[in-house]
Amino acid sequence: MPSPSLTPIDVNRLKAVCSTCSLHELCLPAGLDQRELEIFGRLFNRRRPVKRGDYLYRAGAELQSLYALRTGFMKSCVLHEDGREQVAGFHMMGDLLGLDAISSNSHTCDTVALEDSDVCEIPFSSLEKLSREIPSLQNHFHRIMSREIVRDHGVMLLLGSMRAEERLAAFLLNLSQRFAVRGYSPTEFNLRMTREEIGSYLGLKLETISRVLSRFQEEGLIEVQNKHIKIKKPEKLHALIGQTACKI
Amino acid sequence: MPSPSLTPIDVNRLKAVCSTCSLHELCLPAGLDQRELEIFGRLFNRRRPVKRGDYLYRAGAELQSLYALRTGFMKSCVLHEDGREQVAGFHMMGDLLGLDAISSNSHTCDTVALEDSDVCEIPFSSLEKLSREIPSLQNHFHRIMSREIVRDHGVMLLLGSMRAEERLAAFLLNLSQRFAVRGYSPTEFNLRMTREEIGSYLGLKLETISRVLSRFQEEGLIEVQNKHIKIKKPEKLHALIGQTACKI
DNA sequence: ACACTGGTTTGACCTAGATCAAAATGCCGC
DNA sequence: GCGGCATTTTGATCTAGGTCAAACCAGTGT
Repeated sequence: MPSPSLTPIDVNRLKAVCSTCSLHELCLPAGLDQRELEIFGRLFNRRRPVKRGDYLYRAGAELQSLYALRTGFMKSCVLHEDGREQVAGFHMMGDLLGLDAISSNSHTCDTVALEDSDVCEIPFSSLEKLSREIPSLQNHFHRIMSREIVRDHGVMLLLGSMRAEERLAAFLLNLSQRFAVRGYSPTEFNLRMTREEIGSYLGLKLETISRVLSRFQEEGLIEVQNKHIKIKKPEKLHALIGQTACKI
Repeated sequence: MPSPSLTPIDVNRLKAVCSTCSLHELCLPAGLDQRELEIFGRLFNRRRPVKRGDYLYRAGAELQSLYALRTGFMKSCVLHEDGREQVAGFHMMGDLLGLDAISSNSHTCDTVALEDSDVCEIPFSSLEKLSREIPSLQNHFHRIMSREIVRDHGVMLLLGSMRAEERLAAFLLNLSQRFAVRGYSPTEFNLRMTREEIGSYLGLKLETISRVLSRFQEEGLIEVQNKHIKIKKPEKLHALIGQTACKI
């Protein structure tokens, strides 16, 4: 039953907050009722801006919250104590960050904003509590964690058995698809990261990224202008790889 | 309160079943009371043997259960439709398998026994239900998923930024450590997988695995005899890499 | 004991991508 | 609009690891 203290307008406001907040991942599919929604909205309302270049969290920091990325763009890097760092993922609107920290109660990678961003803090203990009460939320959360595992397997496939061209094609198509899901153009977008960061993610050097990008351009598959990318022949990019790698 | 229908002997039996069943991952740390233990024991009692070479599950199969590996050794492979396959992980006693399937309700990789094995089936819906009732179980399950994510990040680091020697050193030390945790010798063990499977996992070819293994042997770091490995200078293997990669 | 089969080792050679270097471009603060 | 810095492009060269090929070995079933 609807809680008496909530008008339909409140509920709509909550829904709006909620759906902006963690769009694709946490909120929408949870199918909460009004009372649940209210709690949910409260829980998910702790907004925190992160300026470009700032850390959302660093490796070693204690787990307090997970973070739903509302707007902006981030990267996560896992570090090797000899200085090497490996970009483990790029995150955009709707992604849920910090899952790595649950295992040991402390973060295992650095997460940095690549442009001015906004996150919702989600205190992890509250999330666990709430998901004990709301089965659909529980299941949804499990799916999100599992999806991350599947995604990582995809990256392992990419790093372990694809050539430079294939990796980059998969990368571009993956970005394209993620933009599409979020309502942006899948064929034209700005890269938020440097060639070096792409290289790190794909296990290649920045020069190789640059060269392959140029080659793709020569072959008419894409147009590159600095950070601006226009995908002209997605089907040819697809052909370069198998489909597996980009449906992550 | 203890359930009146359970004698201390029952409880001990359940504890035994339970701890053999999913040793390091699910049971031990859950800290259940007697009633919980009883339900748990029932839930985890569906034993299923898997013969060497048989599939535990295949990509595409619907998610029914997760599997706690009781005895034996398995590998998971993610497949590329052009035939390439990438080994995504090796599993031993105590590991929890099938987490990838939660995301889409169907498995995304093949899991095959590398030697005769035994698993406990854990119906996923029951696990979700039970973990709503037992917070410590819930949290433990979340940690397991998160650990898998952390592990995968480690593999990404390895594949993305380590040289062949480093990869193999990290691999051997990782195995060594996992055997140690399970009470086996960390310095002497049998590889259950072929050089080709190691290669696939590490993003290298079998010839490279063979060569590097030989080189390690020449340098006195290890002794290899076919599948039998003796680690003679773990500290030197450590020195070859940073520590990060092997503490997964 | 033997032959088959699948796995492993080792060698010779080759190539994708790394490395090094330098020029070109874009971007930010002033 | 200008100077300085970071990023990117492109070229020339080098090398780790891949490829191809042949011998070798270990376990299995007969």
